[in-house]
Amino acid sequence: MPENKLSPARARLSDVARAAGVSTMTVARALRDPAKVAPDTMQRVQKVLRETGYTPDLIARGLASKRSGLVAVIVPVLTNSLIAEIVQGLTDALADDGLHVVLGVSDFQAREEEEMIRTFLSRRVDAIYLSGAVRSAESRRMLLASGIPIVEGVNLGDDPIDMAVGHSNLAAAYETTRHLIERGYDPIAYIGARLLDNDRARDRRRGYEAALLGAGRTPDPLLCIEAALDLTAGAEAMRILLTRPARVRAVFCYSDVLAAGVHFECQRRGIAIPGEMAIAGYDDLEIAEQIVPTLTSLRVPRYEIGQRAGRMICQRLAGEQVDEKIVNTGFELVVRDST
Amino acid sequence: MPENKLSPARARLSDVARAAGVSTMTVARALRDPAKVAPDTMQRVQKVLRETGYTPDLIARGLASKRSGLVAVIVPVLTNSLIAEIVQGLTDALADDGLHVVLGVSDFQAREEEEMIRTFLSRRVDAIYLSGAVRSAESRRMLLASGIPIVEGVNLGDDPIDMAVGHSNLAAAYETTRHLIERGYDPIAYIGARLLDNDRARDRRRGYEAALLGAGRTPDPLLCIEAALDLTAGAEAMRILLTRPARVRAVFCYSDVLAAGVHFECQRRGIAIPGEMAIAGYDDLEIAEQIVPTLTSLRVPRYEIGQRAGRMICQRLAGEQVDEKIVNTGFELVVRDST
DNA sequence: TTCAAAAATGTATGCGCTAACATGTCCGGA
DNA sequence: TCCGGACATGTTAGCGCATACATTTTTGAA
Repeated sequence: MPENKLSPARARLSDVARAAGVSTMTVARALRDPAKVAPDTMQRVQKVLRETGYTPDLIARGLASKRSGLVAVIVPVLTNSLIAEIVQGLTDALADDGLHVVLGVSDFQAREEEEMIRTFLSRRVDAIYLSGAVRSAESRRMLLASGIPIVEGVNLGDDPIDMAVGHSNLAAAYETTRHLIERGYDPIAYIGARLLDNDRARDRRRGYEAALLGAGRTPDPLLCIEAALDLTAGAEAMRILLTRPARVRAVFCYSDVLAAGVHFECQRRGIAIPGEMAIAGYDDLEIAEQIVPTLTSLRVPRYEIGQRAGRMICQRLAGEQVDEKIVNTGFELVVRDST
Repeated sequence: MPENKLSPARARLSDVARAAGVSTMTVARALRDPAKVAPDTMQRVQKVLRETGYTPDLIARGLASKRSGLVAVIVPVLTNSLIAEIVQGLTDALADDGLHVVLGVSDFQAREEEEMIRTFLSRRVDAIYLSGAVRSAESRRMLLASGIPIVEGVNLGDDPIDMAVGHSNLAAAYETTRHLIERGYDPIAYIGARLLDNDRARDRRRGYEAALLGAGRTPDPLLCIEAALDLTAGAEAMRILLTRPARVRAVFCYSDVLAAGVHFECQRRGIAIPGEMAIAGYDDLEIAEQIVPTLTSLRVPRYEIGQRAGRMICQRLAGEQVDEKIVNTGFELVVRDST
């Protein structure tokens, strides 16, 4: 690219040092540890720094210091406000310590994730945050061998590779289903995510089934639908449920997005909510509070999860011991009009 | 961190070279340009490569080659499926060329954006994608001086710093408003984003006003509301509009999220859509098609925008000339039941 | 057989920075 | 007056790789 030839040469540490009449180390110190350099020297260096418009070369710094300042964040998808908000929390928390996020979107594929872990380790990231999918054995091995801080979100109960932050999907699904049972709905259907590569999907379904069994009911496999995680899939799942011999009275959905899909399908068919069909969601997205009637949902502190994970990473990188390696962020069932 | 001591020393190029009985250059070539190394040498090197589990150090490579392999992506927020999908398209397209995305979330703050640009340039990113906010003069200067490929999304009409991809927000807003006029709705209100730091907000409002003026109507400032970009804000804006002396018959919203907020507020108040209130949105999110009644919206090829931007970056980095520096991805008004 | 050209490989150097240590300077107490 | 030590700064030696060229080996045509 010819543009590069035209752009002015970037000032290096040594250029600044020469102009200020000091050694490179003094400039480096002025930059990173101002306390260790004499006030008048500091002034001189600062002046040259400003004049030359010096910007430190983080690549060179990384090579020399063995710290890239990069944290890998690997998520299954980005088009999910729950995940997006977690990533935002992470980005913000890490930015406080000058760490940058390199993003990987695995599309729920364990193989993709594995490949990303490999290249990110190649990039010498200082830490990794992973969410979502079940990891391949090779992924676990690489992560373990890397020796860097690893934070996993969001399901509790599995044994984490290093650190983890999240809540118990099992307990949350149990509580939500309990609520539907207590309201007297019967039968209660479940619309979940595909179990494949998704431990949360598995645990939520388990929670749902455990609650039914606890109430002396038998889970009906015909009333459990696996679906993609969008509105259309929710509507489609509802249509399927309506063909079942048993007349479904309530649906517990893996996410509010699915629940909204169900909701709209009911509206289209003139099915009254909750009169003829009760609906409960998960995630407590904004839509749960705004949709008419409002949607019962399970609230998790989304942004905080990301923020917390970010802080754990920062602590470990600062050499501090992290006392809580597994952070339970909890959840809260928010009962609204749809149940 | 004691963990680091325990983790096995990573193999370096020179380690592999010694074990294979060749020079480091031969190994480096075997890695990046297999055609230039003899078949039998290749075999030997490959074997050692596998045995040692060598992973190239991308930091060192970056320092030596002056190519970080990183592309900065700066967006105002992530919790917006339009943006999230663009980022996903970008990530995917860049991954094809082995480029990674470093993420910056500017929260619509020009100052934040400026700071991010500075640190990302420090990180020697190979290219930058920016979307959203109006840039500060200093930001423009830095980007221009950097000499690296810059792609801006999503509003056309402003002069881009380098390359741009998107559509004309002005034309799109004009067309949507025209549609409402043709259906005979009067008066037509507008709920937009805050103009501050947002050229798209400005252009959509202009398009709305231009359409009204074109039809011989006078835009009423009382019927233009600026709002945040969530459901709650949409509902709130609707409430404000209902207090106006003029009885609003239609609302054009900056985004489908706002439109959905308006929609729900109407539902709560028993206002018939479109009988008493027509609603048009923007972005054509999935909800537009699923909500009851369905929502008229403006479709933009979200994922393709990101993908296209990614490819432009790849081309430029490959040294190719990009013929279309400004790509118009177009838009399509999708008329549905809400109007 | 001979030699130029092509192919395969090696050598030297340094990217821009930092870690670890070495040096120099100035102070007050014995 | 001398010296130990706190403070300020400089020196040396890479980090792991790639660039540019030098060198060696192989190839094919005269």
